[in-house]
Amino acid sequence: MSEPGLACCTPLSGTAMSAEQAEQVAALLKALADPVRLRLVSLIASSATGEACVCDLNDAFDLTQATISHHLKVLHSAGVLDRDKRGVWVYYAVRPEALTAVATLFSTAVRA
Amino acid sequence: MSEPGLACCTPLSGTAMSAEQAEQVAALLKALADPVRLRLVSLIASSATGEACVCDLNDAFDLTQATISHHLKVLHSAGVLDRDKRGVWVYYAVRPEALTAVATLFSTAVRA
DNA sequence: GGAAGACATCGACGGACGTCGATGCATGAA
DNA sequence: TTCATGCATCGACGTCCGTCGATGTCTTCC
Repeated sequence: MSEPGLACCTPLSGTAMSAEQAEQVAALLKALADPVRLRLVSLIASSATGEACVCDLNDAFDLTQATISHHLKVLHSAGVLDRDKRGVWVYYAVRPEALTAVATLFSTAVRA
Repeated sequence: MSEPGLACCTPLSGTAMSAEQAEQVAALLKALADPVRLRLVSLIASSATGEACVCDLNDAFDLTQATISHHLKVLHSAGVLDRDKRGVWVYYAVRPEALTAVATLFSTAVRA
């Protein structure tokens, strides 16, 4: 695309991220890159028991129950939240592995 | 929205994320939640000098120069990349603060 | 000054995303 | 059994996003 015949700078070295790895991480980040979903994760993580039922989460937002359910599904599909149905209510809990994966990725990326 | 008159579970306690804070973090994460942009950041961060010029970044993707320029603009606007024009070429470098902010956020969120 | 190259910007297109109302599916109570 | 409740699913709508070709701007060299 740009072939002027001379190298304008040092070539990119080191072990960069592969395309497949980038797709995976992007999928996880995309699930978290939403204000509502971030608050959902924050609410669940900051709860005393470490989990929360949908009925309480609904009251925390000015959104339809269908919308909250959709966001929870996205977070669950991405592996961020765990799902546990007890009787009539459904409880969601945070998967620490997903969050620590993001944390370690960006902490090591600074000085690779 | 759901007021059955009885508490189905423990109320959400602790200091959760505010709506404004969630918007800010979501904007940063949205800039990173893209495979191409993730690889761009990874390429720049893993380079020997810690920076990379656009001409080399273009060759790493099967995308138009306009598309790469767009992604770099998004990352720059989000505060992820620094821009430095030297002569004809433009060099981008990673802002460590942005990445460490994400890392600390998700490392502390696990056990809040 | 004119030409060539590096990068940004513009306008447009197709697909993905967030949100909603309506409906379906369980579960527990009357 | 029947009904009410909690939650998921469906279909639809408007908007945002990634990508492209074309064009503009700036720098350097002849």
